[in-house]
Amino acid sequence: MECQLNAAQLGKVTPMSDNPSFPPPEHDHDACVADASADAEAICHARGVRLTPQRRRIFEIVWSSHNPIGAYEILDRLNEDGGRAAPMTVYRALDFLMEQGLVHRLASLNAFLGCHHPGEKHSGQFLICRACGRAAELEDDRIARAISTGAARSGFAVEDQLVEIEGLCPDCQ
Amino acid sequence: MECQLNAAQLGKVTPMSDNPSFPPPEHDHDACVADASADAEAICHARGVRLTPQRRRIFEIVWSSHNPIGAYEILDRLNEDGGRAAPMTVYRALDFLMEQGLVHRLASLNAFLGCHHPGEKHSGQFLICRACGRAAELEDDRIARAISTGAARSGFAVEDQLVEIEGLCPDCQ
DNA sequence: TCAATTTTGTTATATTATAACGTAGTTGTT
DNA sequence: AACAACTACGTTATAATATAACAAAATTGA
Repeated sequence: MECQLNAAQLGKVTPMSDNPSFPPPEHDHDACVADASADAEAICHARGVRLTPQRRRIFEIVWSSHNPIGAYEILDRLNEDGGRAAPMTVYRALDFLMEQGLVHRLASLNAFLGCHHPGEKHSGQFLICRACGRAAELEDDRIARAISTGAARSGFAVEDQLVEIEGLCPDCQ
Repeated sequence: MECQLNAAQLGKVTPMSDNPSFPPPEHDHDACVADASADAEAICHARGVRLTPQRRRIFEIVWSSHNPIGAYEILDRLNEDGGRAAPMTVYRALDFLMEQGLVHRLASLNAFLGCHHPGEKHSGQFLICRACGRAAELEDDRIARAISTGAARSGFAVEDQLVEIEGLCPDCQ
């Protein structure tokens, strides 16, 4: 289970390295998505918000693609078996999932990515490989602090940090 | 000259603070844009690339708005006096200006901003005020280094950093 | 059960960006 | 000057991303 969520609150132990990594191509994809989905379920239940079947479905579509995925590609997958959902459906679900911190949006790609540390507070820093298109979520306090400090030096009150780093992942170098 | 470009290569001395700041509302706007335009001219000439009248015009429109400005708003300004330019015209000019490092694109806003340190190498970190909409360009090596270091820790080879910080500028707090 | 709230469906449209192809201007060479 | 090569621009069409507005259905709470 290479890519599962932090599942501390579910009583599971995740042996995932502290060092965030790109999902290896050969991991058990279905189990990985199922885990993420179960975690999301638990988080939403704990918060008293509703992870409806549709929202859950869209969450799973996002997670099924370990790469960032566009809204209209989500829509296509959603409609693969004859559905007729409209873009609004996807964007609404994504809004919910982002509010709950279950999914991130990558502004530089206009694409969405399942969050690997839901529940925790984090500003989200992303490594995006321009060769294979995969993205990894970083959670580096040193970066976040450098930004806070740098902004404070200009008298700026930070509310949100967007950090997207483009380059080559280890496998593509 | 509160907001002029770094103009070292033009033999001028810029007394701008090391601490980047938001353009004060009461500065001499026209002179500021004229300075930026002259700097751009000189930079392009030195590089042997062509800052055509149209590109220059669009550069000046971007600079005239000290706020990030959208492509279609640029287009409207361009056509204010009866012109019939198409979106392509704007996007092409912006592509050129970005290649030359004279203009930046803010991915979180789909908007463009005149660069305050053209000619120099910089990755561009932006402070974006959610209240007044102004943006300031930061050039903080500590942030850039924290990102490079953090990414390297994951074996990632950084090629480009995108840092956009949302919050409140000093005047809006 | 009823009213209030939330979620979803549906249609239309806004916003941002690029493709493709032809024309015109510029540059460099003979 | 004449020509070819290249660069920039004009023009039309369309792709890609995202939201507005309002009606219907489901869920929740009293």
